[in-house]
Amino acid sequence: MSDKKDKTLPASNDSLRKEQSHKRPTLKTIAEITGFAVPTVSRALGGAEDISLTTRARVKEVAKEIGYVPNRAGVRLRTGRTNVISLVMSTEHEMMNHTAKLISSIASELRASPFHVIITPYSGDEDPMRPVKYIVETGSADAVILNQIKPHDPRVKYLMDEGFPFVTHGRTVWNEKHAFYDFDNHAYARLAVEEMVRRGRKHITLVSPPRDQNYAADMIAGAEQTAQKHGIELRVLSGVHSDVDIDVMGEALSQYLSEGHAVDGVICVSNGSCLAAMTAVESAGLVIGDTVDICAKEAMPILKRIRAPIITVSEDVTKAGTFMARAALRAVLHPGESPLQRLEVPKAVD
Amino acid sequence: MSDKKDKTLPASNDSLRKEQSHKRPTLKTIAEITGFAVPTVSRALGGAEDISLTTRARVKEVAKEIGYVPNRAGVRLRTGRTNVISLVMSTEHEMMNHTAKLISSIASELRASPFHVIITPYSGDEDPMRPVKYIVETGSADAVILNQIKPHDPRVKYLMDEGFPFVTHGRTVWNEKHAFYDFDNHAYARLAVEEMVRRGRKHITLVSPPRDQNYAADMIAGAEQTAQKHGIELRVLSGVHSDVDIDVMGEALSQYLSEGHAVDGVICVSNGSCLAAMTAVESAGLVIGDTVDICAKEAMPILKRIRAPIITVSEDVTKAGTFMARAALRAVLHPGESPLQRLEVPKAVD
DNA sequence: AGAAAACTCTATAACGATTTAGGATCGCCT
DNA sequence: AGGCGATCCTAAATCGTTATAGAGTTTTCT
Repeated sequence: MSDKKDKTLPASNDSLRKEQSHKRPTLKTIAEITGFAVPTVSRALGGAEDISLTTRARVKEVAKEIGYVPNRAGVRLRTGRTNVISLVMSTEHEMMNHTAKLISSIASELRASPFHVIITPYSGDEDPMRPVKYIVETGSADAVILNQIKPHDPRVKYLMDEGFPFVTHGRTVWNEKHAFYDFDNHAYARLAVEEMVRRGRKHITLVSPPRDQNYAADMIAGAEQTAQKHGIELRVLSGVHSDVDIDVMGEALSQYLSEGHAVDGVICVSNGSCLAAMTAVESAGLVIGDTVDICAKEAMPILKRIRAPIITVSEDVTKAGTFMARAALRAVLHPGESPLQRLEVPKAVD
Repeated sequence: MSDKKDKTLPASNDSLRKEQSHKRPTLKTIAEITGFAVPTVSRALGGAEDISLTTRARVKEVAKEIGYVPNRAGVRLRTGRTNVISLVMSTEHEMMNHTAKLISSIASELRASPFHVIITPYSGDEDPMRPVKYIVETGSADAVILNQIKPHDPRVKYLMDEGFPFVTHGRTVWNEKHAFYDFDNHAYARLAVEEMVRRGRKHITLVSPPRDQNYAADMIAGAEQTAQKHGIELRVLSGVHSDVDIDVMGEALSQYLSEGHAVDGVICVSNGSCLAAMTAVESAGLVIGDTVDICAKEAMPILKRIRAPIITVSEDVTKAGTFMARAALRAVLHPGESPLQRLEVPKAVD
C-alpha cells in the first residue's frame, strides 16, 4: 500500500503541505499531496465503490490532517445542492413569540450536518407566496420550513406541485403527504376545558385566532366537544389574532366582557393573548384564580413568573425546531421516503 | 443599434426565449437572445465603462424581461464573495430575549440587497471563538454580527487582526476602530436612578450582570455617579447573569433581601431579571409601586402588560438590527471607509 | 493461451460567473 | 494611404467540485 505513493511522490509531501498552508485546502491540495487525480480524491471522499479501500483511507487521512472542508460554492455550482434550509418567516409575527428558540434549535440541530439555516423574511402585508416562489425559482435553498400554516395554504400546494422539499409547522388538509410538526391543539383545548371543569367553572370563553388557521379550528372543536360532554357553556371569541397587538386584543376582550356575559374561565392560545386576557378580566373586576381561571399554552417560561395563578400547558418549541430540522434534512436527502411527521400531544396541565 | 443584433440573430429571439423558459436564465441565455458574448453581457450588467451605452441598455432590458438573477454559486466561486452575513448567536441566551426581533429586522433590512442572513449557533459551554474562526477560515460569510460582547472580546480582536468585516452589538475597548451598535447603559442607569430619586427612593439596589460585560460596567458607573450626586444609597448586586435561569436569579435576590438591607428601589437589566426582582420583592413583603419601585429596560412589549406599576425605559431592538445590517453591508462593500457606529441614548422613562 | 471480466484510476467536461488579455472596427491624423 | 489610438467587443482561463466515459492493469474464465 505504501509502494505506490512512495513511487509517485518520494518525499515532497511535507514541502507541498507547507507551501499551500496559507490558502484554504481544496481537492487539488489533497491530490498533490497524495499523488492521485482530483476526481479520484473526490470519489474517495465520497466513499465510491470503485476506489480501493487503501486509497480511500489514505485520502481521508490526508483530508482530515490538513483540515479539508468542501467549498460550498463549488459543490453548489456543480450539483445544484445549496446545503441551505430556509426558514420563511413573517417579520410581524415575531414579537414576543417563541421564534428565537425555534431558530436556535433548528440551527443547532443542523450543526452536525453541512446545512445552514437562512432566514427569508416577508412582511405580512405582501404576498406570502413571494418568498417561497423566490426560493424555488432561484434555487436558493434545498428545503423550506413554513410557519403560520392555513388549512389550504397555497404555499404548501405550490411546493407539493413543484416537488420541492418542505416542512410545515402546523398541519394542512394535505398533511398526509408532507412533512409536518404540529402541536395537538385539540388535545390542548380538551385538557384546558377539563381542568376548568375540575375547578368548577361553568362559563368558558375560548379566545381563538381566526378560523382559517387550522389550529384554531382544532382548538375550537376540542373545546366544544369537551364542554358539551361535561355539560358546560362554551363561547368562542374568534378573530382575535394571536399576532395582533396586545392592546387591541385587550380592547376586544374588555368589550366582550362589558357585554355582560357570564365568564368564569378563559382559554387562550399564546402568551400574548393570555396577557391581554389577564388585563381584561382584572379590569372587569374579576380575580384570577378566584372568580375566574385563565389557561394558556406556555411556550416561553414567562407566564409562570407572573404572580397570577394561571393554568398553563407547556409547549416545547425546541422540540419543534429539532424535529423540523430533521424532517427537512430527510426530505432533501431521501426524497423518496415517507415524510417525517409528528403531532405533539400535551399530556397534562401544569 | 438594431442592425447588429438583427444580422446576428434574425428572428430566433422568441423561440430561444421560449425554449429556455423552463430553465433558470443565465448570462448565456441573455447572450443568446441578444447575440452578444457572455462576458459582454456580464460586463454590461455590471455597468462597465467599455461597453457602449446602447449595449448596456439592451442587455439590461433583456435581463429584466426574462427575470435574470445571478447564480449565487457562480458568483461566489469566481469572486469569493458569499453575499452572506452571519449572525453568531449562543443557543442558550435566546430564551426570552429580543433575539427574534433582532434577526427579523436584520433580515428585513437586507432584503433589498443580494445579501442573506445565516444563523451560526454555538452553545454557551464551548469556545466562543469556534464559530467565528470557522466563518473566517471557510469563508462562509462576508461579514459577521456579534452579540454578548465583552470589553476585551477575543473574537473582536481576532476579526480585527484578520481584517474581516464585522459589527458588534455592544462596545469594546477597541470600539473606535470597528462598527458597533450599543444601547447607552450609562444613560439608562442615570435615568433610572433619577426617576427613583424623583419618587423619593433612597436605598437603591442595582441588579447587574457580571462586570466583565462592558454594559454592566457602564450601568454601574452611571448608577453610582447619579446616586452620589443625589446623595442616596446605591448597592450593586453583581454577578446575577441576565441569561441565567429566572428562578436562580430570584433565589439570589430573595437571599439578598433576607439579609435585611433596606431596599426601596431595584434597577434591573432585562425582562428576565425584572420578573425575578418582582417575584423576590413581593415575596419579601414589599409592594411594587408603593414600598418599592422597580425599573427595567423594556425590549419586549411584555413588562408593561403585567399589572405591577414598574418603571420602564424602552429599548428598540429593531433599530439595533437595522443599524447593524447597514453597518455590516458598509463594512463589506466599502472596507476602506469609516465604520458605522451608533450609541443609542434613551431619553426618558416611560 | 487468449479473451472476457473485474478492478482502479484518470482525462475531460461541465456548472455560471468574472477577469485578463487581446482582436476587430472605426475615425483621425500626417 | 498608412499608421495610430480609441472604442467596443470576444476568447480563453479560472474558481472547486463532480459526472461521464474510458484507459490501464490484473484477475478469472474457457
